[in-house]
Order: sequence, then C-alpha cells, then structure tokens
Amino acid sequence: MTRQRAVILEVMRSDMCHHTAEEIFSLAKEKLPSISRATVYNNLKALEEEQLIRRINGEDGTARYDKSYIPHGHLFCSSCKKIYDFSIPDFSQTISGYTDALIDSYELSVRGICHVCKARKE
Amino acid sequence: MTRQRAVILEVMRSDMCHHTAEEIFSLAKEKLPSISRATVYNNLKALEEEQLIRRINGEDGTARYDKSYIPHGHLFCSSCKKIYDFSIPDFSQTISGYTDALIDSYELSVRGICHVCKARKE
DNA sequence: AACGATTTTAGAATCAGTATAATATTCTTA
DNA sequence: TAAGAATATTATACTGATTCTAAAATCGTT
Repeated sequence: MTRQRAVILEVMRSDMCHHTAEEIFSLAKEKLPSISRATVYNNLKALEEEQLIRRINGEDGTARYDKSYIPHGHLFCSSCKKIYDFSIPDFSQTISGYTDALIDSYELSVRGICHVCKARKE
Repeated sequence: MTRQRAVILEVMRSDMCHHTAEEIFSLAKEKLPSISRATVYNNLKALEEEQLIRRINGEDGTARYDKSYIPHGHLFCSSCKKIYDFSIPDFSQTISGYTDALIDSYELSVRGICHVCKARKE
C-alpha cells in the first residue's frame, strides 16, 4: 500500500459523493501535493479491478467513482444535481428473469427529481 | 429533412445494433461519401433532443445510440459482445417506489452472459 | 545495503466529442 | 420557380478525459 493509494482511498471514503477522476486528483493533491494525475488514474483502475470501488458513468459520459463495489442504483437529480444511492432488493435476480442471462453486475442510472426537491416544489 | 439526416436514420434503422457515433459515421459514409463527422454528431444530438433516438453509455463509456427513445434495459454479453434489449414492465413505477423521486428516465446496463452463450457453455 | 519488482511522475499522445466559420442546402413565400 | 432568409453541412481547429511512455523513486525481500 503506497502513500498515494492510501490518500486516494481516504479521499473517496471521506464523503458521500461520486467524484470524477479530476475531482479525486484535486482532493488528493491537497493532502499530497506531489501526486500525479496518472497515479490517480492508475489507482482508480487498479482499485476497480480489485473490486474495492466501482466506476459509473456520469450524466455527460465522464467516469465517476463509487466507494462501494456492490451494484446499486443511482438517482441523478436534475434539479439539485446531487447523486443519490438506492437499492432494489434481489434486483440481479429480477433481471435474470427478464433476460434469461447469467448476470454478473448492473448499472442503473435514473434521471429525475429527488424527494427533497420534489417536496420543495409542492 | 436533409439527405444527411435521412441517411443517418436509415443506417440506424437498418439493423438491431447499438452503434457508436464513429460506426454510424462509417456506415453513413458508404451511402453518402461526402458526409462529415461533425454532421453525424450534430444530427445524433438533435435526434436525441427530438426524442427520436436515445444515447446510451457503452461498456467503456463511449456513447452508443439506440433507435428507440423509450427506456429499456441493455444486456452486454461479455462472451459474444452483443448488446441485447430487454424490458421490465412498469419499471419506472418500481424505481419511484425505491427512491421516492419523480422519475424522468432511466438507463439500465447489465453485464453478463446472454442466453445463447449460456446454452453453448452447458 | 543491494536487488529486482513495482509504483510514481511529468509530459506527450490519443481519442471522443465540441466549436468555428465559411460554404451549401433547404424552406418559405411571392 | 427565383429570391432571400434560415438552417445545415463541411473541414478543421480545439478541448477535455484518459492512456501511454520512459525515467526516477520507492517498496519488499534477502
């Protein structure tokens, strides 16, 4: 475990956000000013291969990283722009019923108005 | 309706694939050699805004385009690399129950082994 | 401490997608 | 159906995200 990798994990675990590689680079740089962009990309890729984190697609196609490897849904609120996690019980099971496939993992991205913004608008 | 746009729609409707912009450009170029890459990107963006097609994220984050705007699931077979469509009835409804959000649309990408490859391996 | 293996680094290179501005086409409407 | 405005196309330059490269630094082991 290098210092760089520890800082990257620390940054990812310090909040509930789903940061882009560039954001993780900036946050890591605050703690370790010498860190390089390539190190961040290398580690994010390695961490995903080790199944410690998961790469998800942001709204514009840019990669974002989730501190959990376990698949779950993401709600992208088009009003406040926050990304919320949610889960649907036994969802992999449900999917295999509708596809007749062996499911490895899934990515579920939902666009809508979150419960907070919804309440504000009522 | 320009000739270019007609060709792009024709290409998209001619098979069951979910092509990348670059693939659509190549296919369109066979029918209209003067067509420009920028025209393909412009039209794909316009067609999505008009809700005639839908942009989805490919496995590596590159955009792919679906000839249908109606949300449905995609199975990415890790064995044969084909992309299959499938649908889960009332899925938007199901999602709102688990998120307490107002759902606009969703993107569901599943990685696994399709029924054909699954059968071949048994 | 020495060694090979692994990681980090800075910067160059690549790739998908967007912006620009000149040219061409399409769409009215007379 | 010709005129002129509006819109679309084109080639190319540019941007931003990500990957590659090769040298330098660090790590783990003896």
